[in-house]
Amino acid sequence: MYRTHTCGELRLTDVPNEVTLAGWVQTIRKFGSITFIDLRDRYGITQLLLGEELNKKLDDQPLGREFVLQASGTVQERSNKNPQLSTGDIEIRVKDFTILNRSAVPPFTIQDDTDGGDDLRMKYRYLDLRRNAVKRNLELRYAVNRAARNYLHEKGFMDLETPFLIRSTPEGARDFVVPSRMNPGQFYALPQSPQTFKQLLMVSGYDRYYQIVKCFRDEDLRADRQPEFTQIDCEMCFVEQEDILRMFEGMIKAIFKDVKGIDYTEPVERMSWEEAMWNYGNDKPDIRFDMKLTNLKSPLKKEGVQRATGELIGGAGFGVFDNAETVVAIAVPGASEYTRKQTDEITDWVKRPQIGMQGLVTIKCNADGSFKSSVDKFYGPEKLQAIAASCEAKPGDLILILAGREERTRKAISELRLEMGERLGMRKKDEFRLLWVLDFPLFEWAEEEGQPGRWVARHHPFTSPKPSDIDTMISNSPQVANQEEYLQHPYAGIKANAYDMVLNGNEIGGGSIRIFQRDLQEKMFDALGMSREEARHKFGFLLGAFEYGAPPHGGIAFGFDRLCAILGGSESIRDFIAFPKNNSGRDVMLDAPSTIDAHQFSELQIKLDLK
RNA sequence: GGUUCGUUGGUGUAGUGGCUAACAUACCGGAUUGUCGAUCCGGCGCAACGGGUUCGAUUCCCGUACGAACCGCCA
Repeated sequence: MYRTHTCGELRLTDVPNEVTLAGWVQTIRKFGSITFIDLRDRYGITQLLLGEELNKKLDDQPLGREFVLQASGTVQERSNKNPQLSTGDIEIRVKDFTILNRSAVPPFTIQDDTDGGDDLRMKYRYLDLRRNAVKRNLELRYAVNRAARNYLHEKGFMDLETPFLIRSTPEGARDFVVPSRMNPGQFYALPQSPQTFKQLLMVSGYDRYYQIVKCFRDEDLRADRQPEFTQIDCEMCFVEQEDILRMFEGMIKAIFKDVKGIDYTEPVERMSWEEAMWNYGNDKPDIRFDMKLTNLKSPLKKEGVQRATGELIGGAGFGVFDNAETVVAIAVPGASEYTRKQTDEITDWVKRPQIGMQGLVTIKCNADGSFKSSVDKFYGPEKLQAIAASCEAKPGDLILILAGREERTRKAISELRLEMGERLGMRKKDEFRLLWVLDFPLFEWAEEEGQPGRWVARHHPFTSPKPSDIDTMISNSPQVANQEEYLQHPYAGIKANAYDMVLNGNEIGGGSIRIFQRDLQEKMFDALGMSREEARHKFGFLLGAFEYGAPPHGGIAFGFDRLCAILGGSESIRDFIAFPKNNSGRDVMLDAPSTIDAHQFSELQIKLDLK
């Protein structure tokens, strides 16, 4: 027997038992003729005390950091206790030890505050994983996994596996492809998600399906994007949007409860996509803080709200506003005291290529009720007063205004809002605010260089329109007469029966009620410019299934890695994946991807033609 | 595909157009009977690659490679 206990479990009540521990040497502190060793395993650290009688053995068999050590002896109460360790009241008076394995000197220190940089830690990930910081993240990941499974199991969901070697569908993200040796010249694709399979399972009557499953997308990476990532993938039969929303906010709340001990009792807020864009410039707003946009001018329509015409700011001879498609403002609370240097710095921030604005207009709403703006030349005190009033700015606020093309400006002000929220400490790590964003447009207008514009599915081509929009979809041709006027086309107004769950400004899940009628599905393919033959070729199996009694169904998928990262208070999902890829999709530990042997190419009958 | 930043001992950083390139940590050796980020003393060890400017480049410029963040992309 290698051990009787772990390094994290012994307490005063175990005094004076004989125990054997096994683990890694964390540190060695030699103190005259006695030696202290911190022995570490997954469960904690226990201090070993080696007396004078073992000095000869230590001289013969010197220990080092990360050596694998087995030690047996007596549990004894410490004379100096260490309240920072769970085992800090006791130590093991070692009678004998065995070096189970030696270790080279690690390239960085295996400590909470390691001296290792990111590159090195990734290269030696197996050492990095020994550190508490990483271990805690993986423990949290497992806790989220368990909480989700428990909840879904309780609700009658069945975990069903779907294949990883599937057919490529060049819709959406790029596929990872895998050559087939037995079928020369043909390729499997790795699934971007089990979407079509879970729909087939619904047709087969497995009315509550889930899977915590790897998905693969061959797209460029980010701090929160990996080429292989994990989803909590779910689908249900005989449900409407409302059923799904309730079921899965229940799941997230259960996860909050189990993992973070948070009782999220209030209902999850809901917001239409239009509202989100209008008030936050963003389809995944962070609602931990307010600072809503004021639309001074915009082509955007919002139900029940007048389009912003620019009346308030027009006619002052200020070309930047007069010529802009969109002018939007935020009132930053309590920032009127910002110095010129600070506002210049914010101006530079919005001019960065990533934001790409030409400039920034500022209005300081001074505490005494006066105004000082960067456009005093054009706007007198009354006009500034009126603008401030429409922004609902209070004395002491700083109004920031951006102007330009609708899409870019709205995105920029949204980024600026988040940045100012961050600077003012309004995005607290330990505060969690959930939000459903609903009623997305079903279609988006995509224009690519040198190609005519076309409709693309915003979510995916199996998303159903809102019941009230089905007629509009069926009775209109997707044909857009004039490229400029696509916004006037009936399709532009069709809303999807789709929903995103947003946590603190991050999309953590998204789904939809699916199309289950064959004619509507075909109309959808029409709209996306996919011929009947093409649709049959790519999705024939699904269309076929829809002829044999497909039930109404819908589902959702959660980004598991991202959810874990947010719950763990991190921006980067890499810290929550045991073996992640770097920015360029490489595994620096394995040095993958790599070339393959000539005989492998030959078996696959593949020749490289590298450019 | 693009933008920005970075690359200096094993590791993390600092500084500098010129003299022995600094600090911390790790590592090695020594001292130490209550440490736990031990302490004290001593020691080892450094400029990614290629080109340019210059009397002289670790420093300035260009390129390559690698890394990070972001934009495009991610139905």
